[in-house]
Amino acid sequence: MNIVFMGTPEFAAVILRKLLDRPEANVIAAYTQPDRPAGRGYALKAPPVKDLALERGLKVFQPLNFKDEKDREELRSLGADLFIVAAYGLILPQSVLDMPRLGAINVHASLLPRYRGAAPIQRSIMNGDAVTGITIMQMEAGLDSGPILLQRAMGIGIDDTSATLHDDLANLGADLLMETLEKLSRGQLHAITQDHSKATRAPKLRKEEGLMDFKDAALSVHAKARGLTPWPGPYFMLQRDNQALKIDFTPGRPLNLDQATLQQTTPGQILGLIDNELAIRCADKAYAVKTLRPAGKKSMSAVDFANGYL
RNA sequence: CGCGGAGUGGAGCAGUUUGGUAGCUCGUCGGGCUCAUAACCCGAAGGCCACAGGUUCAAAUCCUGUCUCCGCAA
Repeated sequence: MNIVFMGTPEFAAVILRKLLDRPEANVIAAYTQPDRPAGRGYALKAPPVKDLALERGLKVFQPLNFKDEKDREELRSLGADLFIVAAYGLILPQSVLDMPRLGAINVHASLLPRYRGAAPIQRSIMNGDAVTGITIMQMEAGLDSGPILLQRAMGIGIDDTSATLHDDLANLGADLLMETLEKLSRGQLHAITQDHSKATRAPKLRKEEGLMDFKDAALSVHAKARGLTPWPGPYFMLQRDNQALKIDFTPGRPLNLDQATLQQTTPGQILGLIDNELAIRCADKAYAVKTLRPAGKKSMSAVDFANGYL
């Protein structure tokens, strides 16, 4: 079976890596997003899938999109039986989906029809969900709306961040994809149409979404902060000499407060150090943070932060 | 030359606009209080203000150059 793999970030690279270990899956090329300027100096940076593909001697294609007939023809000429797509970052037009004999299948990091879109991992954590999972689906023109081939759930730990859950889901996705390919070759797959009435969206995160509102319950604050880690990262604004200073922080933990403290403080208020952690008042309890990073500075302990900024 | 922020005792910061004795919080050391303490009180040590030039009677502060660190993309 000749396969063309399409994906871009680390999530996709994990899946490609496992796919390359399967002798019967003959990956003939990798499609990924063009190199983009990144980091200090804005040097061009290759996406993880490209690095891996080149390392394994795969052909790599990086078209901007498939609007140009030349790019479509290039893909068609590869003669793939199947496309495997994971976090590619492009909407594939019907004309592309129609190319391979066996169609295109997608690895998506949520229990579809919930969390369709670019940021299912982050948003499921931010919403405080206890369960998420992987869906393997047959692709169609709509956004993550195709019929489901296989699905498997996974629990979200109370201290999971998007970073930790991302890795777990990528591995699960890779395993489930292998299972899919086996069943596909034996003709054991049954596609099930999604219940579109239950669909929810998980759009790409915007930087401003990292701004935290401590007026919510501490557990909600914790969920949101974890989902935002490592990117774009949770932050709050500190008023200082008539200026608002952006303070990034890493997720901490909910902290119970005694009745007296609760009555003397208001949600959103910075309470100061409690047990070497910076306590911020939420709706019901406090949120205790160990590590902070003022804009333009290195990250520092709550104690250091309190010494210089409070 | 893509854009911006920052380098001040061991740590985190103020002071730089309007040059002229380097300050705050914490830590460290000594002493005191206490049954005791990471709590409280008193005292002390510790800085050629990133580096190199320049302006000036005088530079952390103004000018020029260099180095290092941190964001900005996903």
